[in-house]
Amino acid sequence: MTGEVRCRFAPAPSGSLHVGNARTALFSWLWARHNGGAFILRVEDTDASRVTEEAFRGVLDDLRWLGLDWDEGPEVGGPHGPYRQSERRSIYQEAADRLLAEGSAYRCYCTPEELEVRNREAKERGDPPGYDGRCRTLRDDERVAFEREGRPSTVRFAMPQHAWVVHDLVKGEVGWGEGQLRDFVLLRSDGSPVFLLAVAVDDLAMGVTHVVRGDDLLASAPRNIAVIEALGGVAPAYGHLPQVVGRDRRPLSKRHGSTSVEAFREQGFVAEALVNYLALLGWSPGDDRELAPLPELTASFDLSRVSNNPAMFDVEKLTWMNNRYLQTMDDDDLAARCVHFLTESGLGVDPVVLRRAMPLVRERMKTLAEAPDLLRFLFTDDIEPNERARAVLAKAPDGYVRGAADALGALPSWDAASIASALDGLAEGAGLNRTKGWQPVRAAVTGSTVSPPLPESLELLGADRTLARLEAAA
RNA sequence: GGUCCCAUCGUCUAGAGGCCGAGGACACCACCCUCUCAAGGUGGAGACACGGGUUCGAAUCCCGUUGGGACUACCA
Repeated sequence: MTGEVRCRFAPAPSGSLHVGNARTALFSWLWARHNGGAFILRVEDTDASRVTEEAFRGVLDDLRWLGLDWDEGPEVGGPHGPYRQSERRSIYQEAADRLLAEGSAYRCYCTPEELEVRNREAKERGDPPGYDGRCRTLRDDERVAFEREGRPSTVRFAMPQHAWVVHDLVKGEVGWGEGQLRDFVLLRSDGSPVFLLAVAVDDLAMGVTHVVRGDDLLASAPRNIAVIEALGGVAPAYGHLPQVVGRDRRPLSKRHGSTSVEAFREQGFVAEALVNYLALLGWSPGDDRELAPLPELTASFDLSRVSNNPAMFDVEKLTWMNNRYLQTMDDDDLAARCVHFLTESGLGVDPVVLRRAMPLVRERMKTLAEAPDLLRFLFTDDIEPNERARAVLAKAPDGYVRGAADALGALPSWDAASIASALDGLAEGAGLNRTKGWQPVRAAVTGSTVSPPLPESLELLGADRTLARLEAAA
């Protein structure tokens, strides 16, 4: 099959995406874009019970923030809509009816209790569990009897009982022996569609050519293919990604705490870094490149180079990468991104000062969330020296801070170079080196023993505010 | 239990029979730079899970073992 490549990402609307899902979205997007194809977003909300509008929005917001745009899907529309499965009920119903009529599916009258009992018995006998296919061969009179009884029924797919081979784009050939894939439910007894029906119908209807998803779904590939083929369609190609796992080597889940895209955003990670990091989780361009922005990733991405082993999410490396991206961002951009975190900390921001402060702090920030600590002294005059700063001040020679105020106050020009030499003169006069001589000033002015480079910081702060703080400390 | 997937430094990976006495990155350690903190530079330590084959030759191919994981739902 030639023609346009069409990839889809089909998340359940579970609120903010966890980074494993985000990586799936990214790889699917990269494959679509790499091939100049379309990226489709479809929301799998057939389990209506716990779907909220907020959870739905969370997914869209995350994708947008990451820079993964979609050509078809919620809010952008497209020729194969609607793109929320909850709005496609009639389509699934129709498909199920057709499969039923054509003998690819059948009504199953087994109750959950009966299934459970038979499953348990099979296990005890040492037989593999799973649906035993009982209703597949029901005689007409038995069927009629069940109907007359008013028994509820599900619609079950009659899985063709031959061996299956899936040519997976990342795993290679994966096979299942004859009879290993059991008949599965398509429509619940309340008439609602199950995932296995919905994906098959939608992937077919939406003209999906490549399905990129987690390898927890590998075993459902032959089932997806079978349904699509029963519907008279041609199944897409599948590429199953290894799992992203947490510190404990288990697939990422709520248990791992804050692993959502939103959580990382709130912790001051930038989308560029998260995307770059995620791209390298389970994939590499084959050379030693690590820092590669989205366009570069798109150009070199190749599903066949995706690794087969689960990848542990390493916040340390993400953090390093985040810092690298902060270092290369231009001042205006970086400043704009800091604003949220500064105001969040209750600091009133002067945009001009903020912008000018960027060169001083960019390589000192691993995340944007560190901006407030680094810049607090510029945006508030409420400086309360912390413990270490107080210790430094206490150890300073008598009158040292006063002397600093005098020396700086006498400066004809308030610029970093002049400030630096004044501070040097002061230190020298007291027989101190720079390290010892500058720290008391830093402590008095910033309230901390850690700050951006001192002369530049004081220049930015301005003479008046600097002197006032020195006076106060003296 | 059955079926399937997976197995290179602590972590992410390069490696598709000889170029590997295994390369890069994060983290770690040391040193350099240095006004604090970072950033940066240089160097160091650190891995082919195990056992059998195949081959002149295996991290790379095959089999087994062990260890992880997924699936085995009227979840997705």
